[in-house]
Amino acid sequence: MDEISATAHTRRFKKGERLYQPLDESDSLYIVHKGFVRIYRLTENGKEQLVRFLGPGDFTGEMALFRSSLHDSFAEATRDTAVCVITKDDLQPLLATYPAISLKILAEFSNRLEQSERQTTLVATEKVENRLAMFLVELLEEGSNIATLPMTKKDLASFLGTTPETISRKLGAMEDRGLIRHISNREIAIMDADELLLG
Amino acid sequence: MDEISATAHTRRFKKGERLYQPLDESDSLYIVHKGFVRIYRLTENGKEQLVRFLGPGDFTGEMALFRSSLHDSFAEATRDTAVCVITKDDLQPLLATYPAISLKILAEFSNRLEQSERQTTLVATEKVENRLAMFLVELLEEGSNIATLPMTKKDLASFLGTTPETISRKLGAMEDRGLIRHISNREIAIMDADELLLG
DNA sequence: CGCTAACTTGATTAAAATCAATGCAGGTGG
DNA sequence: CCACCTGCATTGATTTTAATCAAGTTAGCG
Repeated sequence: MDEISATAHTRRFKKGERLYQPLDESDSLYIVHKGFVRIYRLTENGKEQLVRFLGPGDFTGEMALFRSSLHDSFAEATRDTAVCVITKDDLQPLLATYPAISLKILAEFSNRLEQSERQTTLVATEKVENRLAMFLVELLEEGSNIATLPMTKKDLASFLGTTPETISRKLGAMEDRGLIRHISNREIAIMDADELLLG
Repeated sequence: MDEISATAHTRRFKKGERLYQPLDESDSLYIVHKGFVRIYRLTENGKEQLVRFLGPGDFTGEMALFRSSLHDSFAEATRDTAVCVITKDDLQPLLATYPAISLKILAEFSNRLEQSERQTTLVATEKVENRLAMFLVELLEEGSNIATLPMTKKDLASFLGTTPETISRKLGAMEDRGLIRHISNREIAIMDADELLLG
């Protein structure tokens, strides 16, 4: 594992800076160390869709490692962020030498894939209010009833496949029903998680 | 590679039979040899969502291999189908011995993940008519303008995150505009792919 | 040939997008 | 430190889109 640290190096990005963007060659794995990164695409008609949101420990760029290609999404730091970068050429030999690393990455892929398929299912079958409710409840930390949004509501809307207006209204409706309460822009108290999930 | 064949064995499923279902222990990789398999989930309110559709060469069950768990979806043969089955216990040693296999699987995962994220983006940002149009055009084989549906329209609706009624109507509208033509239940001639994709 | 599931068509309702305007907050530079 | 500016957020009115409900109709399979 020391060999990994040896071949990786740390890069820092200021808020708003991009790790990569479409058409950049994709040849490195990025592991977020500190800060947050949003991964998004533009659809043909110019709409932006948030695909993933990375916090410390999450990684991106892994597609690159197994089939040389170009990026088709943007990766943007949402605040000052530090990431570990490992290039494909440095990593491949390690994978061949230490199968355990491959297994680790496979497990992570497996998680991501499951996550992604779940997300598709949600967007395809649940109405906005339910998706939003689930998202909020998943944000809760053990023993707290305050959900802290990791991103702007605009991005949240994009992530959930809806619009900021609709998010605003749905949150309003939930608050009217006493299910949640706004603490601040990014903080929402969940008063009744069970009822929230039932719709 | 001979070792793989040695540890795998073939199982046959009749149309409608299940390879696995939720709560079954997930400990095998299934590679479709002949036939088709649909993978779907039930949402809380009993609605069914088609997650993937496998043809010859596709595989499922891989989640199982890296983190022991239970299935959370149904895998059902849509016609008489033959699959190769390899258990986790048989595969893991092979992975450790031959890193090339891991790399192969990683590459496949990578494809699937990309596919899945693209699917999420589509469902989240495009309206039904566009999703449907894209799906049809992707079905086209080189040099032909006939799209052959690999599944029922009911399943197609589920896959695209809509209802059979809406599929029916959208196809009707496309036909009225002269963009497509129904050949048979499962075959659709694409008269003007470009126009179709523009909406 | 008949049965069941898939498909289609129509009428209605519900959900959410869009358009439009304004309010608000956080960061910047004077 | 304050005022401004920009992008985010809210609110309302309207329109669009697709789901739902309700009957039929067709097609494939036993």
